[in-house]
Amino acid sequence: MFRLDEDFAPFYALIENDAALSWAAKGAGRLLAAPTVFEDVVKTICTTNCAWSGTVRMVSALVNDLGAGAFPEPKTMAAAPVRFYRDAARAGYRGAYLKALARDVASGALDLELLRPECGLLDAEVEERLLALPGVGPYACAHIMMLIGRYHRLVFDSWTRPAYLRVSGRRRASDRAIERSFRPYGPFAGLAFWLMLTRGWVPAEG
DNA sequence: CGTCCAGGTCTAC
DNA sequence: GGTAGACCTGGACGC
Repeated sequence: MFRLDEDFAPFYALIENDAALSWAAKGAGRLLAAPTVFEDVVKTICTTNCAWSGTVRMVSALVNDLGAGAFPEPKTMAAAPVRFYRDAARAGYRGAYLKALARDVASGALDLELLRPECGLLDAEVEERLLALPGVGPYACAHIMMLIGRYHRLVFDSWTRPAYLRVSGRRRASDRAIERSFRPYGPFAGLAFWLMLTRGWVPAEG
């Protein structure tokens, strides 16, 4: 779940002399992902257009009511009635997205695990496939790709935008402008962006 | 009680 | 390709 098999040396080499990111070269950058891409996609859809309390409510219902304490299998989510998504998870319009996604994964029509970097697909192709999923837009796509170890895209949402203004000291900054400023980080642009925003989460060295 | 919006996305121009 | 409106839900906020 921390992708410990992944070699971060290329990223650390890129930032070792970077004024804003060299601190991270001592071992930062691993994101906690779910065991399956399916789970990451479901959870990410549950973060869209709602407060964090809503995300907790939806995912808790999936785990407690359908998975008996663990994240449910696609076939279990597919078999859950519409009223579960409406009345228990209170997922609103996301309910139909989640049930259809689970159905397609359970049937084998959709293989999300194939999107992992070790399976060889190009970032652009993975991005295209993720954006094709109902409920997955630019934010969710970038977020899911980060979690599976594809760090090119920057995650823009109502938390990262103001967080960037605070860190950068700018008054305004369009998404395009921010993307441009992170272009030097190439395939690690999204990870560099995330680390700059979350630097305060890492305890300062004594 | 009505409005706004939170770790957005989809559709229709 | 860029942008209003609608969309489930519920907590915060103003009145």
